[in-house]
Amino acid sequence: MVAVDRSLTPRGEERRAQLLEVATARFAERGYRATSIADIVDSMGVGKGVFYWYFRSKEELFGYLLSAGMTDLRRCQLAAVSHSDDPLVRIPAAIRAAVRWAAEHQQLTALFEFAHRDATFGPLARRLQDLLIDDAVNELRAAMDAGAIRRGDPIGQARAILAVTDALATHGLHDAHRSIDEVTDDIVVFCLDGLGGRKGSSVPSLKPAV
Amino acid sequence: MVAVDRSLTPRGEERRAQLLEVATARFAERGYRATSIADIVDSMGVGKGVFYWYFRSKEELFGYLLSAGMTDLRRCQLAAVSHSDDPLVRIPAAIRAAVRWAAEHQQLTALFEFAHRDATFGPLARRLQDLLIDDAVNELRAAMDAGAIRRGDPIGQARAILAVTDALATHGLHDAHRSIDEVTDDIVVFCLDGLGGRKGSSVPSLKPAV
Amino acid sequence: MVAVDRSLTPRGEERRAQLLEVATARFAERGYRATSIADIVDSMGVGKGVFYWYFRSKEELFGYLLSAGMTDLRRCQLAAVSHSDDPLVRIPAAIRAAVRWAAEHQQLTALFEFAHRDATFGPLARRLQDLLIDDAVNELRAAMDAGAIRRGDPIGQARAILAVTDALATHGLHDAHRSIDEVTDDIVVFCLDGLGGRKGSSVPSLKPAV
Amino acid sequence: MVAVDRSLTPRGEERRAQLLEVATARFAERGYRATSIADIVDSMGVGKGVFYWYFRSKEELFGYLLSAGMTDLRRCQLAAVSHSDDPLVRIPAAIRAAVRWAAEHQQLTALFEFAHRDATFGPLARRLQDLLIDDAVNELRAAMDAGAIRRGDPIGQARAILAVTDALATHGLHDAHRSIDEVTDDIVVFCLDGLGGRKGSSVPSLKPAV
DNA sequence: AATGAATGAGCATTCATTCAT
DNA sequence: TATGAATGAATGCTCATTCAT
Repeated sequence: MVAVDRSLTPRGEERRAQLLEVATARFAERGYRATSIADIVDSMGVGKGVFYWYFRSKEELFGYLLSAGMTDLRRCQLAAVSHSDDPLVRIPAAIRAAVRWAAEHQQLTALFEFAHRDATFGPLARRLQDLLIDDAVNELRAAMDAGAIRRGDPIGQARAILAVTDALATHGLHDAHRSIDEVTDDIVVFCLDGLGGRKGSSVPSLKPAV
Repeated sequence: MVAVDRSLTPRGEERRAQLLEVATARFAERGYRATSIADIVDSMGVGKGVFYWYFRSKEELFGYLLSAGMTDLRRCQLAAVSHSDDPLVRIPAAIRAAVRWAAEHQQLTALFEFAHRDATFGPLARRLQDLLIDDAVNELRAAMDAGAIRRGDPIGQARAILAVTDALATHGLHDAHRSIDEVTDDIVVFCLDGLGGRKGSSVPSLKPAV
Repeated sequence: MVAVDRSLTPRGEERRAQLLEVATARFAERGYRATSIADIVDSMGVGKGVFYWYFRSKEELFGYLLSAGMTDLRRCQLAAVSHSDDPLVRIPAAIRAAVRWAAEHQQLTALFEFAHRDATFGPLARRLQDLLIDDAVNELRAAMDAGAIRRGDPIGQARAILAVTDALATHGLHDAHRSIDEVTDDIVVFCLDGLGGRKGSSVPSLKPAV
Repeated sequence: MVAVDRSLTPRGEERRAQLLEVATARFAERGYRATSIADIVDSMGVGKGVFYWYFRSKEELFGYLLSAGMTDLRRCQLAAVSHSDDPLVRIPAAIRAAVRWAAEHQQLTALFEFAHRDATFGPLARRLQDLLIDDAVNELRAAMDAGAIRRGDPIGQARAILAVTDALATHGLHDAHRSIDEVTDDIVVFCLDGLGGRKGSSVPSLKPAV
């Protein structure tokens, strides 16, 4: 999971973290291919060698960002969901966690969008996303078994929820004068209704499960 | 809209069309940055000069593919929608048209995904997608005014529908053993329910409006 | 055997030949590692791209020079030897051919010396030299069977002859005010005597078998 | 002769010796250019600073290895030769000493081969080898004056003997199932005969003059 | 004496674009 | 129209060397 096997001094750890941050920002701005190592190190005012002291290659760094990002997202989702066994509580909580994560890590989210269509990183990106899909599919199956939502193709539903979440969490926040909470509520309503999970006008917990 | 202002012989038109086709395929496979002009002309067994006879630059070609693609998609959607004034007919028809187009033009669809996050083409891609969003927003506003769907933020809803359509129309067809018609029905149901547009168990026209 | 699969125009063939020549000269002067592509193309006053139009890589070019050189040397030796069946004629003729080739292709000879101790090209260089050794071993075995030379380890003898030839053909010509013919005669005498192939004071053909 | 003018503690002397040893091994394996300072210090598990504490530069270290190696070889040869005044004893003894030294210091021998064709170290390597040639030329001249060997060009003969010695002492020991003593005898016979130094079938001392 | 970190010139290679023919 | 050839800036990466601690 780490990039270069090297024990780092505190100063080294700082530099490494700074590199991760700057690289994420540049990659999110201009994409993996269009961002050069020179762009990254120049943003930091350091020499080119610094990059290669901390990472074996541009490719390895990008892969690490993706993997570490997905690990973090899943950890957040797992934590958000663990407070209840009720599918109609767990599913909205998972959606809210994903939206919150995407809103707080817009740059990392952008990296996944890049990666998905990239010849080199597509396979990794899909492998990582499948973990998310699998998590969601499990929730959806449990919900169907409990009669909480309409029966259907859970994989397709999982993809649909992910797509809505990604699309609105990043882009939906830019052009609108709407708060993240309003957008999140919209996403939850859209998805739950889309799943056939709201009977009547009952409103699912509008308070995010922090 | 045309790339190079030049009147072409019939043979020239053919060459140009062939270039567009081959370039689309290569860009969809490996992305804009990772595809070289050499890749394109080598696939055709011609010299590099050919490319620059028909197009001013790689950038111009890609921009043209995006613009022309979007024009075609909107034309298809407009045609599909024009048979009725009922929002609950027009909206599913528009979704079905979009799904069908995406399934039939998977390579072009891939190009849009690339473009969206690219530093150079992002602005154009967003401008083009906004046309689609605007179309959808108009439909959704009319539906809300007619009381056919729940009131809400039509821009967000439009983005949500687009995201679901894209996600399932391309990726949803690969891993599943499901036909395009089944997937399309799922998308329509998910979106219509998500919009609050299905009261009771009435099933919207499951026959695609060809 | 060829570097890049490309049909070349006459002008292209010329450039390619010029590249081979200039690269051989630079490699011979400064070695493979210390010679950069920039050195080569700068010597020709052309852009860097020219190199990669004709050769896939620096490594491939160097390997090609070695292989083609060895092929040529063996061809020369074979031709020089084919006029007689007498071991005591064939062996001096082979030695003379090798000396003449090395003297006429001092730069290529230098390339082999480099390659031999290089981590990347060592294996290829040894494989190629083994072809030469095998040729020589066959001659030596035949000579032993005919009682023309002392019995001994033909592989070691072949190596010894090769070493003497290389050492004197290139370096022996520099510091001395001696002609190539004189040096050649010395090499032949040293090797033949070393093999135990001259009984009495008979002098082997001092006229090179052209 | 020493690399950095610094008085070293015993521990420092050890470190320096260890550096010389490890560097020799790495240079012999992969060549001067392909071996990095990092390779050397990593093999020792120490930091880069260590290298520059003991040596002024990579270049200086390599030059030192060559010079010190040659000094040692000549010392060995001188000692081996000093027991007799008879050219036909001294010459075989010198050859045997050289073979033994090359077999015992194969890595250093490899370094000389590298150096010979290197743009930077070629001049030094040739200067050092000329010392060896000079030693040999003196022996050969004395032998000619004493009528012990055929008259000829002593420089060429010296080069020939050196070449045979090098070629067989290192490579000749690898592919064959022959002992070093057998190979040494072969070298002596080949060279002595090549010099015209064996009349009749008298066999020169087959026991190495240790 | 030693280390981790940093430097930056240099290298092999790629590729959009141009152009003479 | 089309081609083969050429250009040269840019890229990812390496490595000898330096330096603060």
